[in-house]
Amino acid sequence: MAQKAGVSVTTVSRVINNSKPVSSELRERVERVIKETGFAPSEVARGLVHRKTKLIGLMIPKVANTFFSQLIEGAEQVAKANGFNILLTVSHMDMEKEVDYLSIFKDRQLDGIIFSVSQFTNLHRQFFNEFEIPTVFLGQQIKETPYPYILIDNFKASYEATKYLINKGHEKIGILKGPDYDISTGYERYRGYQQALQDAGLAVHDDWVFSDFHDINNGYRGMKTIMEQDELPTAMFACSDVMAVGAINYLQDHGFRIPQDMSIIGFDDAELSTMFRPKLTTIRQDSFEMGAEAMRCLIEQIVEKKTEKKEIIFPHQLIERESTAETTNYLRR
Amino acid sequence: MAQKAGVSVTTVSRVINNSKPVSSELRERVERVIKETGFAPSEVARGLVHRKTKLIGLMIPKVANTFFSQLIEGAEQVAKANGFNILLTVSHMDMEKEVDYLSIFKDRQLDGIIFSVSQFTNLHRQFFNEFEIPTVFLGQQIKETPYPYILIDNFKASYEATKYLINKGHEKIGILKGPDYDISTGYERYRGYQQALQDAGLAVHDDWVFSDFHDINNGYRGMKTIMEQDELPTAMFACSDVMAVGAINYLQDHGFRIPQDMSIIGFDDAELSTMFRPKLTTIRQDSFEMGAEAMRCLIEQIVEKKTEKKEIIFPHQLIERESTAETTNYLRR
DNA sequence: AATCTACAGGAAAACGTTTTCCTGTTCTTG
DNA sequence: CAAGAACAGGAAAACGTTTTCCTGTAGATT
Repeated sequence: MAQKAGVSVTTVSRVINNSKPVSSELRERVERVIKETGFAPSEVARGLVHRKTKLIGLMIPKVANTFFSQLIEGAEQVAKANGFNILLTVSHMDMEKEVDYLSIFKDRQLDGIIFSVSQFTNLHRQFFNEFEIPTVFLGQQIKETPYPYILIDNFKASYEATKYLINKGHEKIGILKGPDYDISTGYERYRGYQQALQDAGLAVHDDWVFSDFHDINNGYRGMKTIMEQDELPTAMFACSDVMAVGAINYLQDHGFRIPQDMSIIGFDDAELSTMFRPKLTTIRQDSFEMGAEAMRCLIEQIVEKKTEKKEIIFPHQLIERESTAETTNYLRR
Repeated sequence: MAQKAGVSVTTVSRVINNSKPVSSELRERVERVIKETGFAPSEVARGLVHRKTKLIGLMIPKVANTFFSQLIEGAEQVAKANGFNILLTVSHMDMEKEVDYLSIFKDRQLDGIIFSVSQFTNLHRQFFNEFEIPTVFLGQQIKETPYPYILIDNFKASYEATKYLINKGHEKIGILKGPDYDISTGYERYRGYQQALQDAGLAVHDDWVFSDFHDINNGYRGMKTIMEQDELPTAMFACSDVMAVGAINYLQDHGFRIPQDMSIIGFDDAELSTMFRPKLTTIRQDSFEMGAEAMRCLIEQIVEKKTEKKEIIFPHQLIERESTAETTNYLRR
């Protein structure tokens, strides 16, 4: 390249980066050769000298899930706009894989990490203790690192969801939640539910609590388990829309009408919430924007070269649609 | 690192890569220091000397879409198993963005590309003419490059879907299709539909043909447009499940029953096909496995260092569920 | 005992850039 | 007119590895 233009590599670098004035004659020679050969500098060589890769590691538990797939799109858009690209990894809730990927991120010298941790284990702790890399945590309140995290107030949102059902006259309210170690969609959402019941003077009925990964089949199974009890709830708080949909499927398959026979409120406002019938009453969180904001926050850390602990609490919103109604207290409840 | 162990960098490299025998004494010294410091060689420096990045560029039009999000998971899994990582980009069907990303892929010296092209333009052509990089095309029959492509037989699948409706007694069959320039989900699927009608001696009724991007709102809109005609179809072939769901939503919102008043067959077998009610009759394609296979095929190209033109035609499968029925010819049809 | 062979390990080149430092020319300025 | 300033451009170092090539020592072979 430099040879073809009859100049030094230095000069080539200068015209490409505009880092120092170059006479118009040489500049033109170089530019012509660039046009002709389609030359473009190697990003990896650049990366080596700058110790920057312009790559962001994005680690999430699953992509085939509206929440995460929209989040990815948000993150990608902001990354692209700032000259970054995304290295995507899927952890499938597997802690070992997570730590494994973390060290891949390190070896590849990624400029930053957006990380939806499933559970912050000692290995995670160790990694972040030994190694400094701009990070934003997603969906969980990770307090033990100097890095920001971004999430909605799951406790409050769940409190509101439950309260909403209570206000509709329901006193027997079950919950379909994530696994306990999943702080956000398991523990925190359960806490909100529990608190709302307690504040209303209602008891938590353990038979109406079902925990498992958020997927449609578990929603179905969970609802089945609960409907096989002697005493039945009149409303359910499903901690994700997929759970809600699975539950509704079970109920409809067994002759129950929603919301007349059972009120169900979901969580996420996934695309399917509106296309599903009945349309889901749900708690909306803007996953696209959360991905975008996480990326902004990360890039800020990277360019400013300093990280400050920030809690970014995103707003949520209860959206009333068709899957919930006033209690009618019928059946054998 | 080398200093701390009192050896040369050469030796460090040798123990890490086992590339040449090292005396047990030095080996131990080096290994100890590695343990202590958590040293790991820089992948970017390695990339520079090997001219390999172990990175695969994956470009798709959208991630918040079951087909693609599952495909990503399949691809990621195979990549991971072979020591590759994925650089993910989202093109949003924007040709300029696509070409832009292609040159980013080139500059970053990615080892290969998995590419779901929206439309193969001259700029695409130019890129692949000027630059050699192992590639696998997804979802479209790109014949003009030496690289493999992987897809289902959209013509045949659509023929079968339409034939299925015809066999149910339907003679008035509409279609909700992708845009024309989208060869697979627009053009090819339309061709299959048309051919099936023709072979059955039925005419294509232009008023029952609706084209637009595959999303739920367009399904709704498309169905609306068609239902506002004087003469109405008794069955619809929706070229994607999201279109089908949108269409059904429209119909149900206006008092039609599925499948009694209108049969609808979808395409994709997205997760929502079974959780939606009525459960969607649809054409199934295994997107996870297509992603996985695309990645296998790409990695093969990369390690064997030769590419041969291959057509990988994935099987599809008509799955009969609840959204289709024998024609009943009622209403004013 | 002298040469040859094996072999461990280091020095240096290479990968493709950016950046620092230096050189030589031209232009100012007193 | 000489000395300094301004400036364009190149040489070389640096980034962190791998790999090639060389060296020195110890053991084997005549």
